[in-house]
Amino acid sequence: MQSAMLRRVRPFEDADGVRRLPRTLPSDPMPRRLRLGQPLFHEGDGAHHVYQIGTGVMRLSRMQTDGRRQVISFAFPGDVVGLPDCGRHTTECEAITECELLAHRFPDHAGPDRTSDRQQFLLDAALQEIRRLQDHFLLIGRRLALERTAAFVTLLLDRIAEPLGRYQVVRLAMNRTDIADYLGLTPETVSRSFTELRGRRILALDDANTVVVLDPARLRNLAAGHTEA
Amino acid sequence: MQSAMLRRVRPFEDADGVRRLPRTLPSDPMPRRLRLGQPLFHEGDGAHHVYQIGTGVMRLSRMQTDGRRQVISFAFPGDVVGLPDCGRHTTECEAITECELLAHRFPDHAGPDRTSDRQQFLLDAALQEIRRLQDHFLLIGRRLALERTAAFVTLLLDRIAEPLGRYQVVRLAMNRTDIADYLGLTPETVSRSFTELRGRRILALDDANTVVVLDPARLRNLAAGHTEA
DNA sequence: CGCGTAATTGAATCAGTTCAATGTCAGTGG
DNA sequence: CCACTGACATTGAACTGATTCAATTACGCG
Repeated sequence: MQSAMLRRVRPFEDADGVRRLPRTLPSDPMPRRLRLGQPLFHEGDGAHHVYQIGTGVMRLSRMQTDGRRQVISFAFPGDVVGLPDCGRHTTECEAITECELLAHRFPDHAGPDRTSDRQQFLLDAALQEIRRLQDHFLLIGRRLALERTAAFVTLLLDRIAEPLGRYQVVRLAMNRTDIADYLGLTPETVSRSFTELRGRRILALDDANTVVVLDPARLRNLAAGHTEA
Repeated sequence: MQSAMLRRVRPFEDADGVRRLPRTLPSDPMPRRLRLGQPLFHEGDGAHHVYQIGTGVMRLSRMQTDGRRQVISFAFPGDVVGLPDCGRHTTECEAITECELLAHRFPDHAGPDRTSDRQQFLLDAALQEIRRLQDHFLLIGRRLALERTAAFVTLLLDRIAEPLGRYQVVRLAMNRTDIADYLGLTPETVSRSFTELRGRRILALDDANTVVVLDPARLRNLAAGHTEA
């Protein structure tokens, strides 16, 4: 089971070009399957496991008291979700596609929790998460909607793109509202941004959830904040 | 030296009310002093230490290719800064007041890096950082400028407020531009927000950097996104 | 085929930015 | 002691871009 899942986990590069190989968390993993829309945990839940994603996409979010929602991150194969703070989960976590996970007890009180490898793995996962969150700030800190959207597509391009003829294709597992809550925009504005990117022949939308990247260079340019002529 | 520094580190409560006592990183700490404006490390630097703040305030930020800056966080006494990703620092880090730090080698290749306590401390610091970053998202994800500013002051109120008569006072170590880059606003808008909060008698500005919180309840209300009558 | 959900498009409004001017304060030197 | 300077904060007015709300279109599913 575990090896079957991990076959689908591909190595990936981060923005800095550092190549990272997916590793497995040393200890007794329990496979787990989630259906579309199924929550894995809620904010404030006592945390007993961390999870590594084998296949599928998950959404981490926080609700505000006034009902607004902030999507903190989307998690893809290889990612670790469920890292707690003070023993509690700090976000909502829900499968937005079918998902296969490996659950690992955390903290692992039985025996020496605390094999060096296990701790090292968790620390690395946490440090990588910190970096991803920092990257996310650059997306939503005072940029034009078009730039944010371009940066979002670029992010997915680097993480989950699939080849299609001479182009790369990104399948959006999330809807416009999810993207909006991730980028700090409204769904309408996200939609307009996609329309604009399509109009500029930077990308094509096969259907609303299938993005064909026609011009990755101009996409990255926009994402970096360089307004084009 | 170490004990002298740590005397000034007060326990604090997070938003969830969990009380956390500052602990020290087990291993050979090196005291370090920074003057106002002095950088501790830059984005991309090879990371050889993590630092725990004894006194002072530091600013962590990332520069964009187009010159814009995002302030990722402000770090206060007790906080750990310098957690790397893949051996490199992921942000700029600069002292915005005089600072006293303890520097700890990281990773500590000599001997068992890797004492359980040491690893546990670092993991806890990373998990806490993740939570703080998540909190920060709620500040800048689609809120009115007034709400963001109120939330920012509330944050400082909970972390570094000092009593003054019947009120609590927050000394802003950062200038309006720093706050703006933290909140995803312009300095002008931050200034207008402070003016508005003053006009509503929610806070008073002794000078531009000294905030007297007159009405913490209404401040928190605003911060939570509840527009008042 | 028709229903329900999600996405797109349009028009008016509103909030934040931009740019420019003014104000404030600390430090410096006459 | 006071005028000058430079950095920072505040205020004002015009503008720009995102939101809001409403209407329309597209699509998956029974």
